[in-house]
Amino acid sequence: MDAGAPKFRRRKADRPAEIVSAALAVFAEKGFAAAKLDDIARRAGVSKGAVYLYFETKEDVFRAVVGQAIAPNVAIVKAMAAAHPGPLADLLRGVSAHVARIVSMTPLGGVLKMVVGEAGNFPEIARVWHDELVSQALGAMAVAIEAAQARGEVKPGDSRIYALQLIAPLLVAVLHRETFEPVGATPFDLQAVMAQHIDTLLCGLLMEGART
Amino acid sequence: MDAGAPKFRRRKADRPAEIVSAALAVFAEKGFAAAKLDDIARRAGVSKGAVYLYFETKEDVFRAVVGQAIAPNVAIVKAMAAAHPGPLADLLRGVSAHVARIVSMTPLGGVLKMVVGEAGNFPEIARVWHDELVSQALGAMAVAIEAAQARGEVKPGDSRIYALQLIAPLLVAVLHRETFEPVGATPFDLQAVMAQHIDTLLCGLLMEGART
Amino acid sequence: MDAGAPKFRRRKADRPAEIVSAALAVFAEKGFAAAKLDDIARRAGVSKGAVYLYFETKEDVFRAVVGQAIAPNVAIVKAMAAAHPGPLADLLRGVSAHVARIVSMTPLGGVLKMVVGEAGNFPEIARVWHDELVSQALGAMAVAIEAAQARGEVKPGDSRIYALQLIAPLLVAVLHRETFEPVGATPFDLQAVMAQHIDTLLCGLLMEGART
Amino acid sequence: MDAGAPKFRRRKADRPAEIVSAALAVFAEKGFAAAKLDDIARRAGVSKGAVYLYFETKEDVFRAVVGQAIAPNVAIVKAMAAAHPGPLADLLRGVSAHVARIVSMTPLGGVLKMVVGEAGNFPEIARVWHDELVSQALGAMAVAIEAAQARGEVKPGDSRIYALQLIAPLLVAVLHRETFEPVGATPFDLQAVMAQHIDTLLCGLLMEGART
DNA sequence: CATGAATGAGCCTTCATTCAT
DNA sequence: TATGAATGAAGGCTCATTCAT
Repeated sequence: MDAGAPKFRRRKADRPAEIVSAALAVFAEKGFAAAKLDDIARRAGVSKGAVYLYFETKEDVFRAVVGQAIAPNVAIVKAMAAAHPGPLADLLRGVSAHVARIVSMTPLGGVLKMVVGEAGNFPEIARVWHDELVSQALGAMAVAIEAAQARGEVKPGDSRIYALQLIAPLLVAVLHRETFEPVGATPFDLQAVMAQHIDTLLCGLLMEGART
Repeated sequence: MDAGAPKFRRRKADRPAEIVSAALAVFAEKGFAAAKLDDIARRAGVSKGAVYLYFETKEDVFRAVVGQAIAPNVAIVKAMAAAHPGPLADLLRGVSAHVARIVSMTPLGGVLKMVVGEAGNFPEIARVWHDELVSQALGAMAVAIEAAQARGEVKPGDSRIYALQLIAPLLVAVLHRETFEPVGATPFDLQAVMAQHIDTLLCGLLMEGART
Repeated sequence: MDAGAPKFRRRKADRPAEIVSAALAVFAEKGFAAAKLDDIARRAGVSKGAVYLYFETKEDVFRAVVGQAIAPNVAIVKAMAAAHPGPLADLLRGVSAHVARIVSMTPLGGVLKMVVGEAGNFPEIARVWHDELVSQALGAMAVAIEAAQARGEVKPGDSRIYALQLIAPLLVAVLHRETFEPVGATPFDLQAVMAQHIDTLLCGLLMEGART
Repeated sequence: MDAGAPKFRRRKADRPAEIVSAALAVFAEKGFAAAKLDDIARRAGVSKGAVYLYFETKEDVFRAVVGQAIAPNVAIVKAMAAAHPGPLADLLRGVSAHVARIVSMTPLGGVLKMVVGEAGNFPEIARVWHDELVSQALGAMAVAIEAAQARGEVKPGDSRIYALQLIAPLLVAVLHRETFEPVGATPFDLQAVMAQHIDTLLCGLLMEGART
């Protein structure tokens, strides 16, 4: 068996990933309740019954989709946390471009939309997403900011709010993309958004002479 | 029963508004598909059939909920647009506190969550929301910023992105509230967020001596 | 409302009973698993959805069917227990005819078939049926027999087995009716069976001179 | 793997019997509809697909199970029929113990339960079971009884009902075992039941002096 | 022969919508 | 107007059956 050409014949080991991938697309488009298992299955190229060989219920598929999207992001958070030392400006410039790129090329935006939309129906998913991602990321950024404040580098102020300010435009831009681009909204360039945003935050919005 | 007594019964003229209000709460909590008309009716204090005296379909109720939430916001946008003249700093400081207050005391956050979550299923709602609110607000702010740039008050840069930067923390904070506070997240004080954010944007994050 | 003519217009109060009655017929014919809710609903003259206005699940309907069949039988058992005094022969002659008549004119046979067939899948139903009917009936009969034995009226022997001997032909005859008459078996006359059975039990099968 | 060693593998010739045996257990426990082919296959130690190498459909397996249970019983009936001559008491005493022993040590009780429970869905099985077993057994006993009546040994009366009376306690006891023992019912000793029953039938229930 | 992944028809259950009162 | 019992289409899930290996 499996002589030498593992080419054609679908390999069952890939099925769950294929299904999760298809489910991500459908859930992101329709939300949990309006997504039909038929659609997910068809998009995954399998029959409806096949989904149940790998997942217990539709909710299970949903959880797998969200869960799968958490791991890579935790890596981002880790990277940010690890980059602590050095001037904050360098950290932000380096990290923001990286994060923007990842968000751009990843279905993460769709997952974010799902989590926001279904948080009320899946509290445990909201909790996991918060505890493992949102809270971690805000915390890591806040720590870095506090360190910079301690070094006299950054102005006084609530570090958690600073962290929120830092990440917010990226999140809004990606939600804007997911929500309004399909109905004709002018896209935002995530990289450009983050670049300009970091510059603005660091140096202020106003011209030198215009400071109040 | 209740023969003829002119008790303090609710006037029937309020019914549609009561239903929309109840529907807002249920839709915000569950999303469109998972919201049951029974729940909406019960919360509105009427029978299921009564809902159909005022609305054609469940989608109609949803549209009414979103539509109703647009009007007051358009007013905000108008206010911002009308405040054009004068230094940008004054405009932002004045408007941001106002907007933060409104968002704090209004179910608008829930509606935003709904719109994000159901955009895929109700493109025309996403379109209305975008065309009448998002686009208008971004446009008004961008115009104000461009004016300030023309006056040499604001640094060069993409005015639409500047507008995004301005509003993003508020939106993220409110989505954070809607999504993660029910599962234990530490709340953000919207007013504080906007106050600190405007300060940071105007003057920069860094201490005087720390500019790169 | 309900002015004076409660004639036409189906009264909702009767619905549950109508559904249980229809369900009894379908379950008795097909068993639990093979019975389709569509069939039950149609036979009850309602839509499939209407069943769910009165019962949570199909299992609930099943439980209601069995539960409803228990009550009247408990009455039989009570009657038997109350008839204790007097010669056993009188008791048996009186009760057996009564019981045979009830079993003849009641869907109890079908329910018995259901209970036997589904006991493995619904242990709690088997338990209720046993505890409230089988055990009670056997116990009541055994008590009466023991009393007769104490009076020197009945031969020594296991009173519970005597009780089983007494009732068994009726049960087998009714299961025979439910199981084999539809495929052409010659019916047993339940009354005749019980009459002859009691006579035989009391006086023996053999002719006077043939006793061994 | 498993190179060429002629281990003590089960011979394939036994497979069908093993499957039927496993199926008997599962069908007896769950009934036809609720029995899953997966369970049957697993209990038989083969794959689900293997079942289809030997049987066309699930119904086929069921038919095989019931069919297999008929043969040995027909033998019993034949034995009874062959034992005609001599005093009826001897016949009954001899046969009843034999039958009780067979029923005790055989899954026949489970099959009986299955036949009763599924008769409505498998009329042809009910018919076969009736024609080859029930009818034959009743007939053979009736013939023996009629012979005894002709010899002046047995009282007048419906011979078919006498036959029913003879066998009923055994059947009820075995159904009682299958149905209620799993939920805690006190067991009947089949041998004791038949012994006491035959004595009672032959000599009557009442003490010598108590005859009415 | 044997396997077990895959299929898809079928059924229970939900819920938006209707309508007799 | 208002009610809520009734409807029936839709969809999640199961499982007998098939078939490529």
